[in-house]
Amino acid sequence: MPSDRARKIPDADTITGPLSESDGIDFEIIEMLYFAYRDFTSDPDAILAKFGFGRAHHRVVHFVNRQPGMTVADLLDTLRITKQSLARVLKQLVDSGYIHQVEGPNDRRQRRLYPTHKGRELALELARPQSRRITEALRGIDPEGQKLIRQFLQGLVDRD
Amino acid sequence: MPSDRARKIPDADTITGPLSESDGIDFEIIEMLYFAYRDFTSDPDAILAKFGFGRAHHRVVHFVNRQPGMTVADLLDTLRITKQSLARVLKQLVDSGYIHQVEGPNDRRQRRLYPTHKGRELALELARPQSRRITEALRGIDPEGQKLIRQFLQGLVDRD
DNA sequence: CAAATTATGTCAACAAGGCTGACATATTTG
DNA sequence: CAAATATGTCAGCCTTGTTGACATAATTTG
Repeated sequence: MPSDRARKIPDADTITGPLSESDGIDFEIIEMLYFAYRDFTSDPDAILAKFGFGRAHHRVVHFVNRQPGMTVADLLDTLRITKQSLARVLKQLVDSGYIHQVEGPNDRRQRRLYPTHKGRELALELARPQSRRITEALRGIDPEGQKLIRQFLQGLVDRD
Repeated sequence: MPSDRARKIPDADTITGPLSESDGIDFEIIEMLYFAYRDFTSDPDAILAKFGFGRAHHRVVHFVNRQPGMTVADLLDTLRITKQSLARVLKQLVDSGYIHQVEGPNDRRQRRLYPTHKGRELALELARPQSRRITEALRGIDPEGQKLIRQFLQGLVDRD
């Protein structure tokens, strides 16, 4: 049975006016970032599902491909997740042959991470639809404008 | 004990070259979107934690404030999550007095959702740091450039 | 009006992927 | 040698997503 919490009529504490730009906040961009990111990740999500992987695997595969030889510590810094969260997905990727681990050349405690061919291909397959989407979104925007977009995105990132 | 899966030396299936723009894919923007979104959500996440809420609550509070009187079905369409996922967080928000439910004026099956004063203030508190971050990132970008940025973000969204 | 549809709620169960804290091992460093 | 470092691992918890089934009240339709 439907909840009995619904009032017949708004009471004094019920606000009916929409929150809008007039409150001095750029809700439009806030929402666009939400929708953009939601859809931007939807294509890879669909591909990953076929492999039995999730978004967390995507991130690992992506960064290992971008910087082969990175250590586990590097990856933890980049992703800002805990060792335990990383270990779970990393182990699956290693076990299923997407990522190789190699002893550090100078420091044998390290596990340098490298993609295998399979891992490289997966990274590319995941990046392709995202790249297509970006190309579409940049259509008709000249290099100057693209520079501004990069500047804006970079500006959203915390600077350490 | 460290995994015994690490090889001493890269084998034939170990790829050592980085995946880069030369592969015809704009990895730079792909990564910037990831980092931007990660940090963009970090401020509200910290605030929500103080209330015992999570990112899912944020979304509900946000959209109900943006469009007071929306129905549960509207919200499901907007968030693209299941009824069950929504029900959990919505119930918590109603129970703790951030959102009111009002019977639909024409259709009494509906539960129209409205923020309370508390709910409005929470939405504003969460939006403020995000707005600040956007303003920072837009610093020095003229209205023309800002239009391009909106156009780009909109272009990333699926069109139905 | 009876039947079908709609809007919503709810229950049980499951999975991914975050988290914490503690502890183990091998290796390097001071 | 002792301390610090890089990594792995165990147990357990939380949030937030999922599915599928079913219940109720209200509205719409034939």
